[in-house]
Amino acid sequence: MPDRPTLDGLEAKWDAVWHEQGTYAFDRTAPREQVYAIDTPPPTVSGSLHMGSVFGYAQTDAIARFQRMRGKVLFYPMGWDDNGLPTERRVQNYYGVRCDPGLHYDPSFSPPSEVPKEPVSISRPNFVELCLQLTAEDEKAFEHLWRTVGLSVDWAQTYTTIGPEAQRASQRAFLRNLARDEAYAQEAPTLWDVDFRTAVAQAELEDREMPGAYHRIGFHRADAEPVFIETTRPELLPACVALVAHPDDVRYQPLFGTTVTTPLFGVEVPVLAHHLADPEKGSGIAMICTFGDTTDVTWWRELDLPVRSIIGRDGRLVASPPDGVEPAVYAELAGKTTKQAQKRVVELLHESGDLVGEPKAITHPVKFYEKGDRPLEVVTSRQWYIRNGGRDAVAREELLQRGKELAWHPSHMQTRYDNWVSGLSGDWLISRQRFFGVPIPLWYPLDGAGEPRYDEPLVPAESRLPVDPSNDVPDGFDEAQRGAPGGFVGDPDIMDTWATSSLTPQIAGRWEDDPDLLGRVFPMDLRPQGPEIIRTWLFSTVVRSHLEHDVLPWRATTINGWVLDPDRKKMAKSKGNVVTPMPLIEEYGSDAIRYWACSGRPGTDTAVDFGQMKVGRRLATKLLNASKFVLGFPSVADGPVTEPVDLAMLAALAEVAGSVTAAFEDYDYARGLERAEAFFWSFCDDYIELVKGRAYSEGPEAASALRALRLALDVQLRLFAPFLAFATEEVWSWWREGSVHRAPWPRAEELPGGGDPDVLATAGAVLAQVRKAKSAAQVTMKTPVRLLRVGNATPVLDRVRAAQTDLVNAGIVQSLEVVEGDADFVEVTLGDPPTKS
RNA sequence: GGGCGAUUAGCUCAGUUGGUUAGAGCGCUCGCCUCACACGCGAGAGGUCACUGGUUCGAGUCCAGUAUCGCCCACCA
Repeated sequence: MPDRPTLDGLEAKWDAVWHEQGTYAFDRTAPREQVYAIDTPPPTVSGSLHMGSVFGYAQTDAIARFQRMRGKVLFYPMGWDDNGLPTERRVQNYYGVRCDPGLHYDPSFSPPSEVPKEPVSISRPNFVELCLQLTAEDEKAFEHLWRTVGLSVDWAQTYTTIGPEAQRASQRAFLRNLARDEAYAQEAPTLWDVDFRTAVAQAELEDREMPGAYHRIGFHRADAEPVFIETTRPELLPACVALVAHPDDVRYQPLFGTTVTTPLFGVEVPVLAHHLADPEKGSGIAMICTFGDTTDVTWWRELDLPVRSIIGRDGRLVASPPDGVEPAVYAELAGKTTKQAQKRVVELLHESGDLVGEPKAITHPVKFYEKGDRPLEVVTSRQWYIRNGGRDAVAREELLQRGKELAWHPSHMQTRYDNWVSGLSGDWLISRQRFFGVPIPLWYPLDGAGEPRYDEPLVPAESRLPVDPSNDVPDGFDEAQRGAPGGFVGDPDIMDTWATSSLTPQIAGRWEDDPDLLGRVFPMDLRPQGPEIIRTWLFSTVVRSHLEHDVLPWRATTINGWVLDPDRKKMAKSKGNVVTPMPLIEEYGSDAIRYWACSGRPGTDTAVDFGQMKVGRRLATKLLNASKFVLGFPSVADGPVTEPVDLAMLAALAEVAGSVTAAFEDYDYARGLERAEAFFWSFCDDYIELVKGRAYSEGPEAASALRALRLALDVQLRLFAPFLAFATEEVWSWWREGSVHRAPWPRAEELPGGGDPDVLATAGAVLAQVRKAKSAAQVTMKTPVRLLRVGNATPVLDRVRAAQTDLVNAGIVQSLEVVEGDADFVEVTLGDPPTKS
């Protein structure tokens, strides 16, 4: 036991010990009912972790430590989500490179030492190598942070979503979806990011308010007045396939069934009725283009319209116009971006007189890819989908039912799930036209003309997985036949990162690679995660487990709150207010950071609060000092706790242990912490102060105090262990064998019963009056009390008598007088302060 | 437009089934080097519990409505 205990250095010290002794190692011989399995969120590996991650993971760790102490065998793995666009983007910026799938692998390539002005084009294998290299470095830093924070993860159970095991699981799941017709490919209009040049799923969309303008444009009727529409996207005029108004709109009813001609481009289009047309919006009649937005897609599908597609995958207008569009006018737009094209179309409309008045500026919500910089376009392409109830009422109902089976903490988070599932408008688009991810494990035979026969995909045996169709060859073919008529071609796409991370329970449990392990951990007990990924990670994991195993992937989920910056603003890299954890850990210590995180209520948004971290640090320091004090007394032989004040304190502690347990059972770590903490401070300020004098004395009364102090310390260290993982372990090591984190969770039955907690409460209240008198007189607490008179009813005075020795000691009371009766008072007469030496 | 959550001391937040003078920490003020801790200890000031109604013997707590803030969803011409 050190003379001056300190928190500094505890993180490195205990992390090393825990690692060496396998304190958190999973015991894979444990049967399922003894295991507590946590489907830990694999953090996205893209640079650095921020306080938001620390917040949620520290809360989960408290729950994990509680379950472990309760005797559960923890399956608590950690994954790194390193595949996907965030990594690609980071590699591009970090090294100054771009992937060009047309290039061949260059074994001698090494990234430029300085980021070049113009990005260097490299082959896909070279690009993937850089991705792997950079993520490996990041993952090392991530692990170091988590270990410093004290996550009781079993570091032998790590995985990465780009690793071969994850790829195998991901491809196997996909092939099984395909075999059961739960996965299918379709050529369809799809939301498309023109910068990343990839399709985007519904779950990854967000709206942003953007400036725009209504342009009032006249369409020509054969021999009558023009029809005016208003549009924010006049550049889509050549893609117009119809006009549409609401069926009940009397203004336009006469036009239904007639045709009009588009200005400038001279295409004859029908005027149609559809209930989605809003009479209040614009002029009440809209032009349908293929495709300006998802409403266009709905109209196009439901009204059975032709396609006049003008926007290419690069976001520019395609070279040649659709059939029937005036070629000379279109030629002015070909190759332009939508922005440039809009400018030119407006000029042309001005000249032709078809634009009425000036454009009216507005702001309106526009769909973006959440990681993208430019508005999404809709392009037609061949994509893979997994059925998620978005197009099937029965499947949707089943998935809603799964949501009901899951125990949500806090419970109101379930409505977010329900809203999302109920609002799905299409199946889950999983293919991406990118490079760093799990490939779609398929090839297609080529017919005599070299065209792929998409409806007869060549499927690898599961034993071959993982495969990369761009390098591997399907059974029965050889590499020379790649791309040749009569040969084969690989599917060029990869799966979206969620298509792999939706399988984290299967990946962590090693699924078919180790069915015995999976049987011991799946379905898991807990999925902790953030609120913003209910629609992505949580939902897609439920979908995969439902389809593959017909079961919920976990019993319960805890949804943590959002972390706000110190000014209660949402943290965002773009705002530059992101707080990184390492400097704070160095300043306050990991226990203080854990304290801050665990004082945030489940599901409640919480600000980064340095004050709260300071409080946590104070608590941890106090724990060290109080422990040092208790353990500084000689240990006494086992024996009974006899004194009423001691029994009172232990009875109160038993109650506290019960309520901390109840809180944890309800996943409310914050309430548990609050209860333990409140008790601890009164333990220090009242109980220790009261019994100090007796503890220093000799005889059975002293022994009772010493036993009670040690009992209380023992229990409290264990109550705090899930939160103050380092300080409690440090103190435990001063006097106990093994790790506090493997010690049994405290139970009320461990403590002697029969105590009356009110004895301590009453003694504390009287002592407070004594202190108040000394404070008011501005004298030191060492000042004696010449006379202490307490008036009250008999039961209260009985408690005072029970604590008499301790009260007299703690207050330095020379004479105590109790007055039975109705009067309720405490009267303190001070003596002379001691003279300073 | 629909849904969810929040609104309690200057600040950050508790307040578990409705029950006596509404709590904590930080900050502030005033004291105290009291033999574990000055990274400490003691004391104090500070709130018409967002607003309006209702239920009740009794409402911060339940119900209805209003306002403000945050988040999610929605077909964004």
